[in-house]
Amino acid sequence: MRLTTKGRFAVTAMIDLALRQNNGPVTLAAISQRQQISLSYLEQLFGKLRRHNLVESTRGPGGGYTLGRKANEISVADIILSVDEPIDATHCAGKENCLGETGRCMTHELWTSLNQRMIDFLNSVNLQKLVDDQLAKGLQIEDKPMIKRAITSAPVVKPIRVNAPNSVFALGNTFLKS
Amino acid sequence: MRLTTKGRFAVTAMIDLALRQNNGPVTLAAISQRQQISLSYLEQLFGKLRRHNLVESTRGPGGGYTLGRKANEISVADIILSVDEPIDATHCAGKENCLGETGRCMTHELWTSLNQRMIDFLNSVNLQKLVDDQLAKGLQIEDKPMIKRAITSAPVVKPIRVNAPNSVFALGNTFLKS
DNA sequence: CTATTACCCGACTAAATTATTCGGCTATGT
DNA sequence: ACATAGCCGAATAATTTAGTCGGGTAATAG
Repeated sequence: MRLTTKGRFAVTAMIDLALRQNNGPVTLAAISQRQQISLSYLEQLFGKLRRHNLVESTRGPGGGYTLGRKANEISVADIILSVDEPIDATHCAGKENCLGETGRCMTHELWTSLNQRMIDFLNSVNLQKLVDDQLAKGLQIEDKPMIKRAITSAPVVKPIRVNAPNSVFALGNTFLKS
Repeated sequence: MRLTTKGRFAVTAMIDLALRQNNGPVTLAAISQRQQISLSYLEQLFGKLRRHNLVESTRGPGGGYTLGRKANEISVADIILSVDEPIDATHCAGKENCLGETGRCMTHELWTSLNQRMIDFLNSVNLQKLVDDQLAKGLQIEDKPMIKRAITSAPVVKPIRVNAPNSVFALGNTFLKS
């Protein structure tokens, strides 16, 4: 398990999606504008999410993405693991022969267990909970009137490169001052 | 908070250090050999750990590093936050004006709270616990006889670039199959 | 049927991060 | 003095992240 901005983007997008499940499929273009994430990047992420059955796609006009299963059955861990494609492992990747002089590479057991605890935790937080949090905070959802759109009205807010210095969960150390 | 191999290296090194506190200062060269981490990289990491008072250094022959405080007073979060120097934040970095069309950038509150939970968790795991785990697993520590070293005996196992595909906590998805 | 919508996909790129190397300098114990 | 071992900064390669581009294909609306 790895926690980076990538995973955060995915979770953010999934929340945006979950918040609007009622009005039918949600388009990536809309998520892109609302969350300021580049469209093509979203496409890449949703490609993975779809392959992991977390979302389903509907093509053509009026199409978009819908949740692959109920929001309370999708955990944060599901999302992050989908886009991060972890694959490998403990530094001493795979091969057990990583014995230094100590009792062979400590990392094996150590990180698998710590990793497991992380996953357990992130598995305990599901999309529905996050959605409820947002709603509780008084988030207003424009009931997307499905208007055929007055073309000139949308200023096309080109997702400004905020040049995000890869920093997921990257607030943090203020909390430790205590 | 971000979880990457970088933080994992730091934690691994700190465990190695904690395991050998009795025999006086531990040298980075020794950690480098045992844990297969490049010396200069360790120097960078320990520079940060020292600035955060997690370790103390002793220079000159017989020198090395010692823990800055007791092992049970150093949490995994302390270590990771020390080397990751998070600095910033919520995509819409700092400026509150990131209001899309929705109720301004959801990420703010969302990630601060999820982040906080992560930190709480990693704060609950301290070095001593990890050391005990290792010892419980029957790890043998060579009682570093402080020999002046038979120079030719050490084969100088040049830390082979295992080309770690940045993957902290990167086992993971096998666990989700359930 | 044809145009538009919106998903799909692969390759290419820029920027950032990660990991390592190099070179020199400083403190300290023998 | 001399070897040890921390300190430090700059340069570098590999990888990952984030975004762009250019083309597809399915489905719908007209």
